[in-house]
Amino acid sequence: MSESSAAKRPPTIDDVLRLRAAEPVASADGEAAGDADGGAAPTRIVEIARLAGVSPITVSRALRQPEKVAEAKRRKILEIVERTGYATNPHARALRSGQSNIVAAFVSNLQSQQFCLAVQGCGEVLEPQGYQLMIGQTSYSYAKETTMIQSLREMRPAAVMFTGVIEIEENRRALRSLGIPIMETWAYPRDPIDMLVGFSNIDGGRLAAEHFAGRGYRRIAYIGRRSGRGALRLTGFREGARAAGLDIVAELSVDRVGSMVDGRRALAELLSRNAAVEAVFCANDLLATGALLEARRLGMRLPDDIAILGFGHNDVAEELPPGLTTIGIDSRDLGRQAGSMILQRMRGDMPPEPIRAVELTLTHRGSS
Amino acid sequence: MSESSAAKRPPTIDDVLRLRAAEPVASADGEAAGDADGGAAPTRIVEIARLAGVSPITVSRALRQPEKVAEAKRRKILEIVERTGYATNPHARALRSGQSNIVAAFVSNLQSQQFCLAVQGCGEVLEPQGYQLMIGQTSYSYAKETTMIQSLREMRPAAVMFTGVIEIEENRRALRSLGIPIMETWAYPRDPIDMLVGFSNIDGGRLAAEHFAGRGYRRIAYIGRRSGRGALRLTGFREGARAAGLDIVAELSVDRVGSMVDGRRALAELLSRNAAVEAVFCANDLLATGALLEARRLGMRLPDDIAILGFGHNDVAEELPPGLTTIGIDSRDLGRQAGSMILQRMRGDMPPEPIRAVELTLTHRGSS
DNA sequence: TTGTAGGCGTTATCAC
DNA sequence: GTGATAACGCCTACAA
Repeated sequence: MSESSAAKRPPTIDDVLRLRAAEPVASADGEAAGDADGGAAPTRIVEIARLAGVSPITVSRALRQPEKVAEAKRRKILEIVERTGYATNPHARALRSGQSNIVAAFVSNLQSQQFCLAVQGCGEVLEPQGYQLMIGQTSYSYAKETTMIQSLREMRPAAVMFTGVIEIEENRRALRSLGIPIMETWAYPRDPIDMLVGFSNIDGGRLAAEHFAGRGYRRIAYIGRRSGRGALRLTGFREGARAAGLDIVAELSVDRVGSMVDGRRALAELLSRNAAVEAVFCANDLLATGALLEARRLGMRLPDDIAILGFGHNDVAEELPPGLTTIGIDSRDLGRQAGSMILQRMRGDMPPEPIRAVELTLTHRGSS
Repeated sequence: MSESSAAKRPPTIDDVLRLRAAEPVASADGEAAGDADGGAAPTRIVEIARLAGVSPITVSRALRQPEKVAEAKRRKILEIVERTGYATNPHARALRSGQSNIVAAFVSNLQSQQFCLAVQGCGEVLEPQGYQLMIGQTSYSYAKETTMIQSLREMRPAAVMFTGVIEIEENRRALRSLGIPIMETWAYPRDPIDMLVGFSNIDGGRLAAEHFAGRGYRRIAYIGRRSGRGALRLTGFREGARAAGLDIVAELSVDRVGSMVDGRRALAELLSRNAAVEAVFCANDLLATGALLEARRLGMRLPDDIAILGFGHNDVAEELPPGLTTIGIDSRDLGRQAGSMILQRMRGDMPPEPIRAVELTLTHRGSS
């Protein structure tokens, strides 16, 4: 039910005046920076060279390899660059040197808090070094993934990072043939294309089962996808359950895991099939949150009537009473690690280990 | 073996390691690596020209201005391009033509669902036309914003889009001096730098007050910031209240609006100051969600004991019982509109109107 | 430590 | 409709 109201009129003079009163334009200082000398910023390195009385190549070196230029000259050149606001043309640079300063980052889903955090962490490491992140979305679609990987050939980035791993052999080959550092994350396969910072989804599932065992639940269940990461978490969950002698009374496969509604429905269906379930492991926090809300709507008390455990460290999970217990990683840290490995690789250093694991932790709250 | 002909330099240690890391998978497959036609994709337009028996410029035209090339030749050229997987070098192209295919998009906060949706919408329009979105985050910080805007001088994108408006005069000047299309969004100031797709936050506030009036609430309150967009929403809220004869019994200013906890605390404080409040307008959905949870934690029934109204169309708001009433826009559509206006501008057309308004709607749910 | 020469791949310009 | 020529701005290679 959406009653839309009258807000579509063009702005009136009144709006304008009110706005001016309500939101005065902020200004930094009285000082104007940038084009301090009043002219447009120089666009070519020769202009700087002329001003400094040196050759263009010396300016280039002062900017890229300052240690190779004599102290005095370097200082003078950098001062002029600073004062005039000169900025290197990245296209000319990339064309001549074959080195782009763009790093492509692909997330499966831009709406995912954790993926965005990882990308942010990666950017935090790369941007201060002069690299720019170009972000794309694969939408969990193999077709889209393939398209984007093909567009990489055109884009010619310095490196590529994914929040996820590339499974299709053709795409793996295409990426490898780019001859640039490739970073995969968020899982722990034995054979990354190039580099990997990940965690074991199987371990995550096992951790879930162990947690249930430790809290004394016996009749446990799983809600999630049976493909991709969900399948791995389920595998680990089964292993952990078997090892601890727990009984998985239901494995509910859902097609969509993109909203809480999916979790609501799934829990309702699970309970209709098997009312005696004591604890449910949901393959992601969105599902878990939906399940939690559904349980409360049904008047169940958590964790006594039913325990719910999620996966992903989503921060909404913290807020919903009684708080969702969830397994996950520090995504921003994962991104930072990925960024620094990419950086090392781009600089030609050898990263100590092309595969790195990040730690899975369980955050215990009221839902279990 | 090494068909990375892109790099004409001798292989570095790095290359060797990369190849070594890559090998196991390729050999596991048993199949020879390489492209479908057995060779590496051509990297220069002359190679295509040679294959087609034409000059490079004709290939260039076939790709950029197909209508200027004779039917038969064009077909042949495009077929070869397709078959070989040739991809234009964007750096050479940008260098010579002065036209980049990169559009920079800055969001105030990558964690914001709505901002991400807008950027996605924008990308949906631009990407099919061969443009690439480069996403940056300003983190609601003027300093960061200034830094990023300066880096634009270096990046030389074809256009820039912001989820927000630029207030600092110095930054406005810097952007204007780039001489490229600039898109601001999410507000409705009197003088955008270049183009704008936005909505009136003042109208949003007014709509909130009108909604409360229509539902019969008399003693109403506001929770939010007193700066930026919050200030505008408050202004409208006051106007609407005055016009409807409602009594704003409290205006609670909060510093941080980044998490539900802020909303929880704010509502608790509000109630401790004035227990007779009937309805609260929260300046964003995160605050509103926190307030809603706090009200329920205190055992209050919504909307009878207290009504809560948010702003932003955040989809978590839909799920929490009894459902949060919220005012907002269609962010993806805003992004699409912004994208198509940017596109027109980049193509040299003048968009019919440089300022466009999107409609605010109120989605009515159980919380009011 | 600094400079000279030349080319990266494309497209603007002009000529045919 | 097509092609020859040159230039976009920078940096690699080599020379001094």
